[in-house]
Amino acid sequence: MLDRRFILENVDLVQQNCEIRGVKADVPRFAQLETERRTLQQEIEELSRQANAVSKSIGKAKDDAERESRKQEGRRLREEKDQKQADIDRISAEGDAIYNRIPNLTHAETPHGGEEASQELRRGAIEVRPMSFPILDHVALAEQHKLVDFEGGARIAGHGFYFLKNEAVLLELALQHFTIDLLVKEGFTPMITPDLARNEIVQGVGFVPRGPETQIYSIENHDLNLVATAEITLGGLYAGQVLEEEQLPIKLCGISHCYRTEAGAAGRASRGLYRVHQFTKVEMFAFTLPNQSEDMHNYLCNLECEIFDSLGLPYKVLDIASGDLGGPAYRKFDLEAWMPGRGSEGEYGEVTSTSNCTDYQARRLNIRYKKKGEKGTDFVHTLNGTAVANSRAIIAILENCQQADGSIIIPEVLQKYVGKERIGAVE
RNA sequence: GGAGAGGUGGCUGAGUGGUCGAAAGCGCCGGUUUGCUAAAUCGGUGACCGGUUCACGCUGGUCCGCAGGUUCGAAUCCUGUCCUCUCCGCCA
Repeated sequence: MLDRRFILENVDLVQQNCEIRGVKADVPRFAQLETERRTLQQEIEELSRQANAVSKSIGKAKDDAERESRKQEGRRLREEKDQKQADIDRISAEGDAIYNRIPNLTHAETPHGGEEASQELRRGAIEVRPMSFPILDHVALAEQHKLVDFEGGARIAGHGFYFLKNEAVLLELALQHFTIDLLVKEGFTPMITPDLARNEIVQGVGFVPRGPETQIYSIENHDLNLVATAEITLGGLYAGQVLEEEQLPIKLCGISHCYRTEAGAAGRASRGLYRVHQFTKVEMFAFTLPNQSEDMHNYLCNLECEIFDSLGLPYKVLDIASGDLGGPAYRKFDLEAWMPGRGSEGEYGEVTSTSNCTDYQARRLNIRYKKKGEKGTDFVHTLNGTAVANSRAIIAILENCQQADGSIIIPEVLQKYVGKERIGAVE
């Protein structure tokens, strides 16, 4: 969320920002309510002050009669205070409903508009390879090489679940291992995170844990939800804490399963492994000083590029348009990898995403840092980025690395982890 | 899962209804002293939300895990909840 005071002082700017993001929020109304709330709050504090003074005087009262009259006075003051508090609660409820919808500010270079306005920043090092043979999609390839059991997954847990088998398992482990090795070299602390998280944390990171628009599975009779990404657990790690300035930046990478209800998604675009209810992901997360976050964002994006370049997969990098950003993101880059089997003649499909959330998440999660030698604290900046989302990376690998003879050459950097060079080698 | 104990400032830890934002010690910051360091000694030392000020600052409120309740008044009493520790049970 944004700083309340900042909103009051920049009503027009915040309103405009809502508009470019396609968010309906009545900022002037919020400002009005917030101003009222502040006035009331001051009145309450004055009443509290008086009541406190009265209470203190009771201990020193010289006789019972005076004591009793002072008690009356105290009661009266606190009742009056409670009245005003009820007013505040009412005003706050309306104000907060608006406040919670107000998204983060937007980077100056972010293109304005909807999904189609997102701007291509660059391409990866590897060109799309022309294939002079009938191209199979990953579902066909997986079937041919017995890599995924979709029917089995559906029988166990329903559509959107699957068993990985054989080399797909090795490939998944290899992707994780390769990525973690790379990130550890870059100074990230590797973590394996909980797959469940409390409502409070889920909400703090910016996801909606329950209710009609949720994308999150929740556990009945528990204050717990299956995480949709390790962003939730890594971001929540320091909730409510004050970090030391010299600890920053903190770079974490976490392996977790990711569970998504994917309500309302269906069709060919979600065929096979593309849109599933569970997958495994290595996520990068960073806590930085405010003036470090932009550099960190570019760094995370470059790491994503490095990973996909290393895998030998063609991709493009998009600067995501304002209307397509989630609430917490100030700027977002997506990597879309070339998937030859997607659509009728191949399409790019999103494989990773990195966001700079500036202080928006930190304010919700109450993550601060203390400046050396200065009074007070300030909110950190948080950033997240996908290092590798296994299901989609596997699609890109299977489809891009297929050969005329139907075999699949395993990306060189993964071969030592998989223990072979090719899936379905012809003798 | 069952039984018990406990959660207080950066840390250790006192505090069982009022003058307690909270003793004391440690740590940290500053001064004095001292060849240097150390020691000694004196003073200062939490966060958050407001008001006021050009600013140093001054000032109100809130915070003793969290949320409620009782009371004129709660760190202290009551309820719920989360967490930690010990013992028992179960278990990869």
